[in-house]
Amino acid sequence: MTQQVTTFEELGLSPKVLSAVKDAGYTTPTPIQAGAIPHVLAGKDVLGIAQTGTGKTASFVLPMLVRLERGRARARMPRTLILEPTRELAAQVEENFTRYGKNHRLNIALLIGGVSFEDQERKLERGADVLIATPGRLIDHFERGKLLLTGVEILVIDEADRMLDMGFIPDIERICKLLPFTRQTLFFSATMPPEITKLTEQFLQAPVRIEVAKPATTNESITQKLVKSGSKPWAKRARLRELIRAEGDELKNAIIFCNRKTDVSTLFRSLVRHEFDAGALHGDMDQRSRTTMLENFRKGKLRLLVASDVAARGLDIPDVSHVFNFDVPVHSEDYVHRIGRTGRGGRTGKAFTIVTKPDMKYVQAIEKLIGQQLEWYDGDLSTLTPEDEAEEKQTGKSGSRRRGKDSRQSRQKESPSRPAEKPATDKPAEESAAAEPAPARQEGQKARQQKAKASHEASAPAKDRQHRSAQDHGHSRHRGHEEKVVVGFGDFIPDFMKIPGKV
DNA sequence: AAAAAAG
Repeated sequence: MTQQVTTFEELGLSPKVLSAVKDAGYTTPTPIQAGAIPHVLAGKDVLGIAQTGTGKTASFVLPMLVRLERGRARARMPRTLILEPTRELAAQVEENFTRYGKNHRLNIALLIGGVSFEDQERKLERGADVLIATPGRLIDHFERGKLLLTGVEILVIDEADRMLDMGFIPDIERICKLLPFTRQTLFFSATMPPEITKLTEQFLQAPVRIEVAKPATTNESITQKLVKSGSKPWAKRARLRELIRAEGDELKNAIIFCNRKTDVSTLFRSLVRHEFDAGALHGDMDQRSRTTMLENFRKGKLRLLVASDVAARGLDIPDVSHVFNFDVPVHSEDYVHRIGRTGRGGRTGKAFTIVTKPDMKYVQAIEKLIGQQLEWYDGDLSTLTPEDEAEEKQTGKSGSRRRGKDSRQSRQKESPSRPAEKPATDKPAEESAAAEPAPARQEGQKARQQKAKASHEASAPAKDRQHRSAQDHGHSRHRGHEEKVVVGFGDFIPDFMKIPGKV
């Protein structure tokens, strides 16, 4: 029988931690916290089966802080290691350590990709009490010899099933083998597929298993609707705008999920062009944009966030009133994760899924998974009019402006405009989306050209930029002026490197 | 068929 724990004080946490928890406004531990914290404090390995939104992060952060109160870190030898599948999740865990560790003097290092190595190296050099990392960057630092893992006292593997989905398991195995055998391991996963079970047998020693109920897969607090649409992208976008407008003030903020990164970009630009307060989030955006987007959305400075499945799981975005599936998720579990972004913490939420004819097989899979029939918002697909499937209507608005394939878009990291820089009506959204340059990543001549172009644009005064945008608007929007900024050859350009059709 | 993560 389990004793009902009602306060954090009963869990054996230290005064420093308790005071920080109190300041954060929490009084009652969640089931996973009540279950895990005493065992973590006792030094036991823990297998936590819990989803995000259950208070999982604090269930390891709080007791780890207590464990860290004794002893101190040595250079390049972190005392604890937390592995996360995505950069945003890693950053989120860091925030938790900062918030609850405010009465401690801890060195926290966050090792994630997409940002410079130098800061991270400095923090490692100083000696990290807490090291939070995504696997790729951690291994990178290790291979550069900036890191010794032989002093790790506690290892946390978070979102293990997602790591599996993302192909991180070999990395995890490799990292685990670098750690001392005597460490304590805390392992969290929302589900337990056979591969994960195998991992736990490999890396956990006599773990305490704590399983908490899923936060009701698709609970009653979420109103779910299917929305019929023509299959053309413009038709789906029009349908989405219609829905957003129809929800009016009831829609406080929303995440709009697309299946592909390119569709995130396209939809984001379309919404901005239609003067919606929108941002974008996907894995090919540069890290700075990802961070600011998420932050602005959390703070309520941004009403709509168009996102890939990077935002479907784990991210702590409280109080989202609506979720829109612009695309039906192909994996039905993703549906559950996506709509789980709303209706949290006892609030109500709405989830709309835009459905076209070819999507029906996925809808059926979703209905099977969640064990319920989803209702249609305004009639099923048989009630679509022929007009819905027609070619794009000429509305006379800028919405139908022809846009050629922009190769830059798919090859280079992009930085969508921030809400503060919401374009004026005379300035198309694309230009401002491209105005903030990202570092060129490709090798070779093309990359140097782009990089030179980017730094040129970055240093150009705003009005010059606007002027050029207006100029470029018509025929030669792409690389009209690039032949002047070739780097490394002076004025000489070898013939074979010249862009066909250019002088 | 796609996203994420090391470039």
